[in-house]
Amino acid sequence: METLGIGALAQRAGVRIDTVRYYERSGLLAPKTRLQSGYRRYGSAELARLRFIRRAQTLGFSLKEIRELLTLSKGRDVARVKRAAQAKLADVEQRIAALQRMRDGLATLVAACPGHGEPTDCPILRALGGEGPELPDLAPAAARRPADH
Amino acid sequence: METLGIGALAQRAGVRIDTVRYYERSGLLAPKTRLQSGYRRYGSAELARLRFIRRAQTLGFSLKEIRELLTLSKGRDVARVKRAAQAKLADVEQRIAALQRMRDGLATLVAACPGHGEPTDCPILRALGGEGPELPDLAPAAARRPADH
DNA sequence: CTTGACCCTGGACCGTGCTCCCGGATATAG
DNA sequence: CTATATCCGGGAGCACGGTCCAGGGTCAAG
Repeated sequence: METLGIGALAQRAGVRIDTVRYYERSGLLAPKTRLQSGYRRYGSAELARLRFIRRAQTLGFSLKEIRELLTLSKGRDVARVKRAAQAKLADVEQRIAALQRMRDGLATLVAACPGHGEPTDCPILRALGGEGPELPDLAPAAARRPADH
Repeated sequence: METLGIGALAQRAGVRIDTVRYYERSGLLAPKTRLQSGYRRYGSAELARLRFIRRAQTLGFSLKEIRELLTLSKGRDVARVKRAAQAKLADVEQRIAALQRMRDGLATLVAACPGHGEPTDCPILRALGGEGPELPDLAPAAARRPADH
């Protein structure tokens, strides 16, 4: 079976060589074997694992979380893996909701700004400047406390 | 009018004093005035601004982006300000779309995982793990010993 | 055997966003 | 006036996720 050097592995996964070594230092990815010379040799399992790491990253997992995920898989505890993914899902959904509130605030501001005239007539400036009457609030409701002001 | 010291400001915004000074160093938040002694004094506008910074951060904006957002309020060109706000709006919408893709990927995975059984039956590990016929050994790097030759 | 591409380790460095500590000055309550 | 809480500037340190040398050693083709 064909094995890959670190450069070929990195290239196939779309990462830099240093990143592969960094992941190894971080306990995420070990070479299948080493040559007598010390050269790392990787197989398809390692390539798959590296791609897993990258995909998990794009799904919002930190390297630490990915390491936990990979460790869980070794423990064959599917339930825990699923719970970790569910927790991340809930987290992502919260962030989406918060961003949607921000988007609505920005959209309202943009719609209310004439795009010309005096700065005092621009609700964007007034809202960001923190002065004057509060126009559409860029803050999500979740960030407001009863004890405010 | 009541002004706040740096400690009171920080406490009301839920940040550390050092963070306030860090934001000042970063060009994000200047005190309204200073006492002759050099003590910073803040008003409600600064508190609002600090809270805005924090909220924007929780929405995934970097301090650099927040600085750009806030710099809008210093401009006098209303048209330019509006365009910048529109660009931010488009950015927020892109973030939302990216997070939604993340969510969809996670949701699909979570839904398809039985939550029990063999790791080979867990799509979170298998589908993301690559297209290999078998689940690669996901053992952490530190646990693996070359051991051969 | 030589050449050039590749790989090795170890460590420095980067940007981001804080957080802490220091020695000294200042504010404020009793 | 004193005690003590707060503040000052400057600088160090930290965690993350890399990225980039330096000063070698190794591999494969010609």
